[in-house]
Amino acid sequence: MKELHKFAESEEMYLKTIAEISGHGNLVPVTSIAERLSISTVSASEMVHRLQDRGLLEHTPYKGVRLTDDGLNRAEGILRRHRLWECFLTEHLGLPWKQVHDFACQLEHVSEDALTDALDKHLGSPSFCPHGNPIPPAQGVLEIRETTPLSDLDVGQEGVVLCIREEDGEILDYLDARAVRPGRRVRIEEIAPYDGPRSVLMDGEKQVLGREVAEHILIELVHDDETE
Amino acid sequence: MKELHKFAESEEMYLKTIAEISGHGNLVPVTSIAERLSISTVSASEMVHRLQDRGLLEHTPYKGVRLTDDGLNRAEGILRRHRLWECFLTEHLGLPWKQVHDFACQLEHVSEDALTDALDKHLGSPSFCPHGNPIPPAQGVLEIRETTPLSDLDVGQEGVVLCIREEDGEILDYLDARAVRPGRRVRIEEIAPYDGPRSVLMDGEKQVLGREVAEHILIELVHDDETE
DNA sequence: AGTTAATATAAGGGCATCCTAACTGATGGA
DNA sequence: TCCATCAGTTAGGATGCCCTTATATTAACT
Repeated sequence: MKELHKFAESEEMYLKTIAEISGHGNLVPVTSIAERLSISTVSASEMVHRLQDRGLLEHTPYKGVRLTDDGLNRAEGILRRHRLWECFLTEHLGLPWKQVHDFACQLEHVSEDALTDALDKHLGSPSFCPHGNPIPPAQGVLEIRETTPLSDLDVGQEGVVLCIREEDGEILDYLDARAVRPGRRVRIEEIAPYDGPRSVLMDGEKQVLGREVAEHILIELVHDDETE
Repeated sequence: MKELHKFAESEEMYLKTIAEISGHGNLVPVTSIAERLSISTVSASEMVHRLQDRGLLEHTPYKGVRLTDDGLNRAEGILRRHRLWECFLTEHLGLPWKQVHDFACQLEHVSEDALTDALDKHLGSPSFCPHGNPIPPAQGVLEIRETTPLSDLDVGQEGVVLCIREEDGEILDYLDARAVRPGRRVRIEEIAPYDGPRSVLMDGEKQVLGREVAEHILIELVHDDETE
């Protein structure tokens, strides 16, 4: 009931997007920001300047963009809220993955600290969202896990699904329906020619996953001691 | 993660505000909308025209504004979401009234039907928000209760608190601290001169409430058969 | 080294929402 | 009945975020 304005919304989308694209500290080309947000490069460029003026990122022309500490903080705050809401929507409201992600995308811009913290407590301070992504702590740094895209595994290699990269609601819907979840054990059975679809064994169940999809499934490699 | 735009936010604030000011079907002067939203009358006037063009309300110059059926529907949807979130924030997150109200004011703009309905189910389809205001059903009409502001009661009259008018976070904070809640029984003990502060007995406990505050406490009169 | 492709900037707009200042028209009480 | 006051409109701007088109600059490959 207070201010009608919404400074933050757009800004937050940029910060979040940049944080998501840049794995950790990588330079993010302005073009890829524009692409992910479905806006023109001109607009993205403009906004990058604005964000730079506000000290949230640094832009190296022709190279890309990197979040400052401030910007990274903000971005992690957004990811934290997003993922906490995802936990809530999944566990308590029982919504399907796609809706969970879409709704969380809106809720993430709304939550002040007091709300976020109360939600966190209510959920029992979870460490991971339903898609397996780590939830940044209220303060402190997000620790980094070593992950490999499923698409990088060779025939015979095995691993455990750690998380799904969740930039895109469509893919979540698809994987939700196929019961691809964090914690499941996968083994590549076959890769079709031309880097094509993977036949995988997931907890004993056979599945076929296209390469594009496989890129979004992040794996912790399991050393297959007998074979190696 | 989809569209960056926010058509609805501002529009929704107007609709909600109009619905709140107009008890039921009363004409709402444009000035009072402007006042409540802390914007200039020019801006409010402008927006009223826009909303009229979209068929959400009708403006009678020099008289005021009335929501159309469409507009009322939209407004009730917003109130529904607001009050459902209030239930959640109170019962599950245990937040104090003021925060509950403020956060709900933001969350109300974010909830699509699927989310609202899931939330409703999760909460057990409550009929009233924590402040005692009725929650409009998903479809159908909100039934009207007969209420009297506490400020209208005379010395000796008794009633039960039905709800708190919740336009303003400050008042909620104040009443929260004084344990003024729906369901409590009140009796006016004394009214200070010049329509001043009321001394009331609330479930046996003595309280003093200013007239302004008393106007926001809505009462169901109890016929005191012995005295009357 | 030179051309091409990627990237950045400039120029000119659009839309929604807000503002102030100045003006006009309606209402209602003395 | 008339005038003060309240309500509404017009004009002229501002901001944030988006657009297209055109041009400049840099990077990268042959």
